[in-house]
Amino acid sequence: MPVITETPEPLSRRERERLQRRREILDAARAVFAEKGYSNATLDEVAQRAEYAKGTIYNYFASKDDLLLAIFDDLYDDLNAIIEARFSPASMEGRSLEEVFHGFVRAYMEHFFQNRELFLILVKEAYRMVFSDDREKACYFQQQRERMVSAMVPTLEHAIARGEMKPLPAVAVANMLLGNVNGMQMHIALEGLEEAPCDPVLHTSDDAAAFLTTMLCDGLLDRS
Amino acid sequence: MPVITETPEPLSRRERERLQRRREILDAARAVFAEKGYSNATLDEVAQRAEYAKGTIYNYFASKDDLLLAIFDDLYDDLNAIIEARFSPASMEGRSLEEVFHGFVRAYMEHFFQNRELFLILVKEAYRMVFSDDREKACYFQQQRERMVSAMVPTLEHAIARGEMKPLPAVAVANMLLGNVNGMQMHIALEGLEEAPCDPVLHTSDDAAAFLTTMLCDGLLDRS
DNA sequence: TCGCACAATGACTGGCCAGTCACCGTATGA
DNA sequence: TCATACGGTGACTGGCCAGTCATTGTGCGA
Repeated sequence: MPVITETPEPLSRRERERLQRRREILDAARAVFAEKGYSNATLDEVAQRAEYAKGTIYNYFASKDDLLLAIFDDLYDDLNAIIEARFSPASMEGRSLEEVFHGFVRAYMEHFFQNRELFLILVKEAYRMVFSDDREKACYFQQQRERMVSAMVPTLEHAIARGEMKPLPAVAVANMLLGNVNGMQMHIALEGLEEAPCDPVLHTSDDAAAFLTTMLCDGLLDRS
Repeated sequence: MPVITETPEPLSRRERERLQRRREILDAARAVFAEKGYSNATLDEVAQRAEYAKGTIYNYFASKDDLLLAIFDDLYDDLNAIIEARFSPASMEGRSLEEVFHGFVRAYMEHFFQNRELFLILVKEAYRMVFSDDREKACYFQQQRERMVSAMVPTLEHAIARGEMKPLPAVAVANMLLGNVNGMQMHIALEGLEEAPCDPVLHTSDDAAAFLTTMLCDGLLDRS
């Protein structure tokens, strides 16, 4: 159930070419941002890599931040695909909540390992924009998170109804789950700045998934 | 057990006055930063509020970022005091791990509610600096976190030894605990940007502590 | 009384780069 | 063949403010 469906009428050559050029700029920007970081990257360099001039970028994106948000759109689409694949009613059939969590964390972490630089830029710039004075940009991230949470909530509520999960507020649980995965990513990303005490639990998507799943499902206390 | 003990020799009048002036600037900076946000605040304004001129600030702090880090020093001292009060061997006597968690989360959230603006600046600027090219500033936050984690780990390991906690890696658990409290703060801080779906579980330090404690100690699954 | 060290001052500079816009080239279609 | 629109171009500008430094003031000890 994608939020916006492709318009069915075929696009004119003009429109196709326009989208193509937009995509070229987007790809160049992603590469440059990932390489230098967002704030260190200049639009001149993005333009150069895309083989256009700086002014051209402004025919396709309203501002540097806008360009960044367009990149984030793609990233968030991927993440939502992961969530929807794991939490849709269909894929819940015959799977325990534990299995769903495990699969989700694994896939999410996998994606993180494959797009590290971009994830780190996402985190850094998200915090910048969320606390900026620009209400609209701040809301963008709120809405993206809302979208993820909404995709998880029905499944969690269903698990509660079946008696599989404790009757906790599903929205809070979804947020916590996302928060824990993100927290883990940060933890991994930041290792190596110091002498790296390096707890080896977390260095593959499998390990991360196992740790989080155990912890979230059964808790820390030893009730045996 | 504070990390640095006060030097025992009494300070000369000069030194006392110097510290006093430094403190005045620090307080003015905290007020201005909290009010306008760090990046919107100018040193001219800080100086004005402290009733000095801009140049004077540079007699006490090497840069704007340095000034901010000095403010964070105080904040982190508070947080460490909270952690040490709850996780010290002495205060563990006769308390279950559950009680320790609960007390910790409650106190930590309390402090957050009383210093919201500063916490938000901390989060935003920490992410900025951690991902900046300045290795030294990045490490500052690593070390502060390391300090907090280190204060918690012995208690967690003790709980494992007593069979109260599952034998999970203590460092990862400590990080997770901190991550969850921070995640909750973010969640609270960001409500109200949109129409606010507003799950009411999290709006007092008591609720937050209860939710997190249940969840972390016993997990999500209903094994009854 | 002098001189030195310490401290305050605030006008000024330097560097940065996002965003602009007047101009040019090219394709389309009348 | 000309007219129009669409798109590309890149030199330029405007605004910003952290950080500097030459100058002035002050208090203390000799």
